[in-house]
Amino acid sequence: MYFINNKEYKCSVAVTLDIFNDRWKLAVIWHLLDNSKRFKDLHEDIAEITQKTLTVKLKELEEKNIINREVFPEVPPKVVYSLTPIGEQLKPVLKEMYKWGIKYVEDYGELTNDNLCDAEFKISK
Amino acid sequence: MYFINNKEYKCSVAVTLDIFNDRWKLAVIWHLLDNSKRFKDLHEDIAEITQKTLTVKLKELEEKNIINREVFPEVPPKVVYSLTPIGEQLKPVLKEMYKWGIKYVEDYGELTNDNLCDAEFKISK
DNA sequence: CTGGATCCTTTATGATACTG
DNA sequence: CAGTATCATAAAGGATCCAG
Repeated sequence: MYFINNKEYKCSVAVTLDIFNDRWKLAVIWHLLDNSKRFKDLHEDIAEITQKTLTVKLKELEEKNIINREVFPEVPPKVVYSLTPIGEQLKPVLKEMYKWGIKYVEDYGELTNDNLCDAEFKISK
Repeated sequence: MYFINNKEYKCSVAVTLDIFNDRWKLAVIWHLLDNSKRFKDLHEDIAEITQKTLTVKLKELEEKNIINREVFPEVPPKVVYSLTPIGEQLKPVLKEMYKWGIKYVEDYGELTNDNLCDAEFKISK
């Protein structure tokens, strides 16, 4: 039995699922795997998300100690997001998701070009 | 570039994230990892979900070829859900989520008893 | 026991405009 | 550039009742 902020979990997998039970958080992590990024860059990477939702998700991830937020006092402002150590450790999870996605597409989808994301770089090491 | 039902994905990880972007599907998979189960048993395993939502999620997973639904013509009815081959292959994903959850709790949570879920059994092999 | 049907609430996300 | 604020919508989920 686990407790996090007075919330109870029967199993550690429930902890993970509870944190990443929305549409975007893991996608954000994915795009931070290879590099720290500015807000703008993340927004370009994940074009389908709105600015507001991205802001919300980044804040949630920061509160859960999964990403760092670093502010540079410049004009115009510069804010850089990066993975914390525990955030870095999500790489195996995303690596397996990446591999599973390929298998799923092989069986039930269609491949038109090559993988366009630089996944090899992201999940290496 | 991938296509699944006329939907376009830049990366295979996006396929996986798009399928499992809700609160319950991966939890259902988790509870099917060790065994086929009846509707009732799944509902007991995941007590927080309502009957309706469980029904919806099972249907979605079946449509995506991730679980099988087998109906036994008995009275009262008996329906058994199990993982398809591609569903089985989600085990590494959940295994990594399980491991990450433990690390996260070690850093930011509290362990009161032992793991109560039979995770060892689920993710072995 | 399984799960459809209906109605309702909550939460997530989006669109748009605005600011230091 | 990196947000905030506001308003609006859609989607997910819940409660309840009912039926084969």
